[in-house]
Amino acid sequence: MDSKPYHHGDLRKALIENGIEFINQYGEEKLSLRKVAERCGVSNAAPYAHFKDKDDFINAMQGYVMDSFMDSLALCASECGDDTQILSELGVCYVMFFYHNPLYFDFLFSRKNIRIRLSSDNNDIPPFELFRKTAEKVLGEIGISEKNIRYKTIAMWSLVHGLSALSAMPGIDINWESEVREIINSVDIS
Amino acid sequence: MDSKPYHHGDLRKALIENGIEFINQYGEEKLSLRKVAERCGVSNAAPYAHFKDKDDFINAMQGYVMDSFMDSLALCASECGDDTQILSELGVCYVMFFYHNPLYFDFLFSRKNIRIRLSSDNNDIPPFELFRKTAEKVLGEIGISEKNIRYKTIAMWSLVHGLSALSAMPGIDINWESEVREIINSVDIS
DNA sequence: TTACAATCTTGACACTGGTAAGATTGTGTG
DNA sequence: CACACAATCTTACCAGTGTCAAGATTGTAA
Repeated sequence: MDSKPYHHGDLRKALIENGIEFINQYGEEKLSLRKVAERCGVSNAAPYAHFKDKDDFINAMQGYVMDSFMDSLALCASECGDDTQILSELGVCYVMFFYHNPLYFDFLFSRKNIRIRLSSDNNDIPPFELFRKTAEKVLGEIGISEKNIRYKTIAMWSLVHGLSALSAMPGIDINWESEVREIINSVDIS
Repeated sequence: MDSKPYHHGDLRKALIENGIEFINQYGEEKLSLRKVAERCGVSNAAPYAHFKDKDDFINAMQGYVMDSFMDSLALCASECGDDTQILSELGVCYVMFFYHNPLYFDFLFSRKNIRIRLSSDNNDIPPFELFRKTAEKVLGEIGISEKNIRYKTIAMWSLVHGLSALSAMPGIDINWESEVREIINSVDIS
């Protein structure tokens, strides 16, 4: 009989993936290091060999989810050759990601977690960066003034971000699958 | 010497106000019933005479903050006689409330707290209701189709809500005092 | 082979939400 | 006024949590 080995193998990865799975089931506020450790068949203090503290662990999970979000946006951008539609398509992708993963919105953007992320290396939030650069490029091509580009860019991002917040809330009466694109397009961005 | 009386006087109110003050200083995740109780000069279990559990307490605080937010919006609406401007003025008021109280945004709209609120009596979130009704009225007057009113209303709310989320985040490079109105107006809503 | 670093366990500490039992006080009823 | 009762508050306790220290186990490089 092969009893459990003393060393796990890849505990760090297992902790992160189990933690994210847990958050998706019960939400971040129910998560504890001890429960995640138990899920991985490991003791209380084992995670502290891989993470400085709970914030460090959450930061790692957030990076994992953020990468997944960025992959989703990047795939959308690469699949949409038409520059005139890329902004609204990116917006739809942005919103639908959180419609399909409602618990991720708070997890990625709550003030508490954002503070953790910004304290690492770069000083910006990745999806904002991508969205802003794309918007500035597209709007620049149709000859809008620099100041208006700035305002419209922020407005466009606020729109999809706010819509994502809505989509992650219970009790909002919108048919997300069919109406998101029309809502985004109802705003005249150019 | 008047030693502390056994009964506090109005402990419920004191707990709510101290709790909100605490959240404004340190954020919701640092709040504990024990610390708030100590702030009020009262023992561990005293709050349980006024609130069923911690969720009930947070729900009460949230109602208090939500009322303050609604008062702010209502005042704005009453001071703005011009119907053509009321939407953008409401939007500016919406955003600036959270710019001036950054920790309130997560507190009012995080999925966890929203669930608490919806579980009480009515099934809608008050500021959304006010904003939507105003938007529908104003947009209806300028002869927009019913379907487009719906889309533009949702879009307009998403815009200011997303902008509020931005304003509550650190590291966003916007001059909120002077640029919010222009950002909102840069979107052609009519 | 052996020394060292990484990993993991056990055991402890302080803090948290929550409950039970009892002490203190306001309030209405006779 | 006296008495009973309900509301309020305290003390003591429990389980669960984040975190650390000490030591056990294992991979790895010299």
